[in-house]
Amino acid sequence: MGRRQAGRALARPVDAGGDGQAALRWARRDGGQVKTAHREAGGATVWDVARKAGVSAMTVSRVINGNTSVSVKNREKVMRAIGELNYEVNVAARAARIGTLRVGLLYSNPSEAFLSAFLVGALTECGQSGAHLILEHCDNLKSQRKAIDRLIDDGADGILVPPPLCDSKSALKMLAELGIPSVAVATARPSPQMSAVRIDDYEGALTMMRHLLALGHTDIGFIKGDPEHTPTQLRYQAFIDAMRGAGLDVPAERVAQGMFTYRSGLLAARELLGQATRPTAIFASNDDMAAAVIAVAHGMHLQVPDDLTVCGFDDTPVATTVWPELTTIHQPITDMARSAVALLIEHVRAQRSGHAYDRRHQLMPYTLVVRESTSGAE
Amino acid sequence: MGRRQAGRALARPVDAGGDGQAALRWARRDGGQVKTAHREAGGATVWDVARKAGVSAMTVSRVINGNTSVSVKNREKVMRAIGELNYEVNVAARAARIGTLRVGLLYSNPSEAFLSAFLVGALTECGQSGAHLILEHCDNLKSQRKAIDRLIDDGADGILVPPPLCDSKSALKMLAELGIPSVAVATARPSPQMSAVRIDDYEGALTMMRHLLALGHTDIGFIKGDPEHTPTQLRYQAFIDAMRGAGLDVPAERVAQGMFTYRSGLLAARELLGQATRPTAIFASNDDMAAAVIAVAHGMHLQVPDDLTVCGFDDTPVATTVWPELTTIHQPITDMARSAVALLIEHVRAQRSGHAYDRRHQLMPYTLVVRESTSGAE
DNA sequence: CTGAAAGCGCTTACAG
DNA sequence: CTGAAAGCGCTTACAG
Repeated sequence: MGRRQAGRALARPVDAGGDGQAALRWARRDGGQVKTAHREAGGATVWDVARKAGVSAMTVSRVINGNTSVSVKNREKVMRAIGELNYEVNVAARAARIGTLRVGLLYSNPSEAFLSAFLVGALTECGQSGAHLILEHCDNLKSQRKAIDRLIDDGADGILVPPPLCDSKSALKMLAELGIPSVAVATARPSPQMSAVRIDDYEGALTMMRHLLALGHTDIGFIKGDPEHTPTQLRYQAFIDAMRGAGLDVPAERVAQGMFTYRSGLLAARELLGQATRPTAIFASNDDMAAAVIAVAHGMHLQVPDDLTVCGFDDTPVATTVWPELTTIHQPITDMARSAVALLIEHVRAQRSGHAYDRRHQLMPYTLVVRESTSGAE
Repeated sequence: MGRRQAGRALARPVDAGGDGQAALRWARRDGGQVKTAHREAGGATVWDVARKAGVSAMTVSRVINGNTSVSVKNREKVMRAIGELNYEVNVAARAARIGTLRVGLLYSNPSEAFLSAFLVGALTECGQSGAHLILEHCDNLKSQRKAIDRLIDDGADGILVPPPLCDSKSALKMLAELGIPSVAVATARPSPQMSAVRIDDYEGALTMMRHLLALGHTDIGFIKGDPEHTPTQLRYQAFIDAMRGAGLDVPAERVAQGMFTYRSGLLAARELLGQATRPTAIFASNDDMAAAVIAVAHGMHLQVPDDLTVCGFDDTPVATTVWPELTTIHQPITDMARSAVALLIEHVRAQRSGHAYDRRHQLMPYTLVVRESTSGAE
């Protein structure tokens, strides 16, 4: 859906469809005088819509903004006119009137891959709402406070909190005390105080387990993640529940503690594969650790997946960098960021117009991505 | 420098300094009536500045926009008033008048690390100019055309071209034919047809060579990059020139061809280290390949840097992920993106006001980052 | 070189 | 439920 608004590149060909309207508008406003500088700005305005619908610009504005006090009849007339004229609200003009909406992003140390996927999504959504995205980095507890202050000082109307900050008690507490609208992204246990967008880590891990069980594996090892991160426990619980559900035992030596890092995955893999009998599959709770499992397996001259099935979680770039590529659970980070921005804007708008706003906890769909690192137990 | 404009979070404390001005303004405009909704918007306007400077708002506008036809005396008065009132232009209002500036980013497959650093920089600069960043991805030749069309259809006024697209003849040709302002980022051989922001790859590689030579290395191996990428030749040439400059020979077996990927680095390293006599240092033309060199060295039970010095180029996240961490040349991607956006906006503004615009090729400073992977030749 | 006026496209009180 | 008017803060012709 292309935007048709003022201020486009001058080199653009004239939009013949909209041009008639634009000329009409100028004629009406300027008594026939045509301003060349704006001849190409073919977008319809609220006035055009109002004229076509036979109502006032105010009513059009009310419809656009979802204001309820418009008669059904008029609302329909306006909607029809909007469709016919291909009207799109000019976000710049709106911003000039009500102030630019600023979405703050408070980030600490997510992976570069997470950050870029997140930024792409957040940016897309901000662009459509005419909101600005402002960034602030912090790396330790002390700088959290400063970063939040800077964000607010720079005019942030709401704040996005991606991992690992979304699991930081201190950061969440500060935001709650300030009372600024915030949305946590990809936390497994969202605080009731703020909105959140996440996948169901438990169901995701369960889906992966069903895949492994369906392949015929009965002796499966598991590498846990950093206990400080909220998805850790849920992914582990799903592993345990799936095994029990299949009537399978989970001996203690089949579970190793990791920290979500490659290095910790190395140690955990050596532990799991150093046993007298080896599992036929290892489920690492994230991709970095799964990649480490493959490295250790290769070091022991085990073929993946022939001698050992390996799978991860998250579907980060490392999943397709290593060989063989990892079977994993895809988290739709870009979509999650978009949703988070949408939720945040909703909240800010509600707050501005004095309405109460109920925090929302939104679940996004994950996907099982089957690649080369898993195969049937022989 | 905090922004003080309308539309900030309502929960913010009132800016006492600016508030007096704001009240004054409202009083003047509304005959004493104070609009609560905007009481907190403490920013000074062109009118405030004009009043303080004893000129018209037009003159203030002229000064802000760098218009030359303002007397030196008035310009100074205005500048002083701007300083005293802490005036900052309201980008939303400007956008409402002249149209929102849209900066398009056409990207194909940069690394996630590059993309996130780039986005952070581009976003920062766009935010300060009130410009919007719009993204479009393409992965093959055919989709390039489509992606560019979509960008233009979405109202992009100019286009940012990061690697590897900045080295794609077809993409550059399309952009040139369309005549849309564009800026290439991190290409080593910028086209005279468009502006570019880059580091000096030749000088950067030379700096790394001086570091190796200063450490006492005389037998140095080199891994070349993908011949399709423009920095490849320059980095290699610097290696050759530095060796010759130091009076050292470069036997053919000391140079291996890589493709900038980890996997190609693996092969190249095996080649270089499989010789009867080994070099004491290996300079890989990027970090991914340098990381592979370390892996191969470890596989051969060589200690890095004790038995082999290794260094890379670019300072991407892998440089600090591997162990030992890599000595490398840091490319300031975030700053480069900021500069690129600034250049693009300059170009678009010039074009809009009908001025000619000379393409600019901007050089950014690189940095030699010495970490653990290099040490003196024994 | 300088300014008064009109306008960008939208929304906010206000009055009906 | 609806509209006329004023205004967001800035810039663009136009006239001097």
